[in-house]
Amino acid sequence: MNYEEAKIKFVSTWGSLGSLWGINKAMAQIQALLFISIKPLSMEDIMAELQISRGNTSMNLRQLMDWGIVTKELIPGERKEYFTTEKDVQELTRIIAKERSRREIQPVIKVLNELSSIKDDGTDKTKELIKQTKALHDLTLNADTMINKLVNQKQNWITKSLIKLIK
Amino acid sequence: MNYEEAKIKFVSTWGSLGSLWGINKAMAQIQALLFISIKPLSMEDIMAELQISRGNTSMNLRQLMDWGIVTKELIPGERKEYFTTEKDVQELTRIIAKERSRREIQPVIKVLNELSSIKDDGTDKTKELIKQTKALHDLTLNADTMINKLVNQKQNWITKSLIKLIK
DNA sequence: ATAAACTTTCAATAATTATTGAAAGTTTAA
DNA sequence: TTAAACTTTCAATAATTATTGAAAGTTTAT
Repeated sequence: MNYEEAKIKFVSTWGSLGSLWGINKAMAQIQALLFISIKPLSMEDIMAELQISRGNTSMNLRQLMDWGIVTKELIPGERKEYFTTEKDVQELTRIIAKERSRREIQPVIKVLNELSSIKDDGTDKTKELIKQTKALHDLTLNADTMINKLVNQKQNWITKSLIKLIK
Repeated sequence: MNYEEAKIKFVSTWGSLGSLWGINKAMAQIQALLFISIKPLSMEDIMAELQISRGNTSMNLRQLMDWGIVTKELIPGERKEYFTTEKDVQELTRIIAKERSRREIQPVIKVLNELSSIKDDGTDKTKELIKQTKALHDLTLNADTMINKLVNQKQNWITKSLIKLIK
């Protein structure tokens, strides 16, 4: 397999994977492209490589910046904006985990909290709803705590401990 | 908040959450409904509660059974089929983690392996692609190992150790 | 102040994904 | 074996989500 083939495969795989876990295809492909690029890319570069429109590129770059995965790079003397992505997979994992906690886990915790105000009327079905809501609440809180600890631990000692623990 | 309100909120929240991580809305809602039900439900029950068609209900129940989250329950004397879901959140987590590893992580590992056959032509861009592919490969393997260890450990000592470790 | 170089926005459209409902299929009881 | 009770399948349709492209917006150089 030569470079071009491998690049296309890498980018498209990352793209379809991304859409699987809630990031759209173009967004994931842009990130993939930047991830294996040895220099910052301009909007033109990205449009040309991925064969997508200017609007699409602009919007998805913005989203990637919102996630904190991609940053603008200003090259002196150049008018165009250039973009790079976080290159360290560990750091990338941390950023993604943090954002997903914020965007997905937090809202669930919020709703589960709201549900705790259900009035216990003594019926079995209400008891079951309360019980299961509570079980889910505990689980979600634990998961979130784990993610946050991981995320706030730059040195990543947890991962190391984990791997040792697990092997 | 009374029982009906809470039930609706629980089911619809679970539904939208589900769609966020790659399970469709109806599928997630059916699971949610079963999760808080004190007795097995028939297709009719589910259709009525969620206001969805017979076809939709049938297909999504099948998917839930494929995932191993929902099981058929035959009630003696009854012609209809009844359904229940795994009620223990820990066990539910294990099943979901396992399936997601199989469906999502394994295919990525496969592609990353294929990419390892790229020919190193000595250029910087090829070196970068190789390096980043390898980094991702290692990360993915580690993540998958963690998930599998978790999953094969019914007693769930890992979670307990983790929580201790993390606190 | 003007124009060139560039980016963003957003209504229209395309692509994808979910849902319906009725016909076909299956199982059970008599 | 027949018919009633039930489930599955799948082509048609609806709903959602992504993408385009051109107009509007912004920045920089002169």
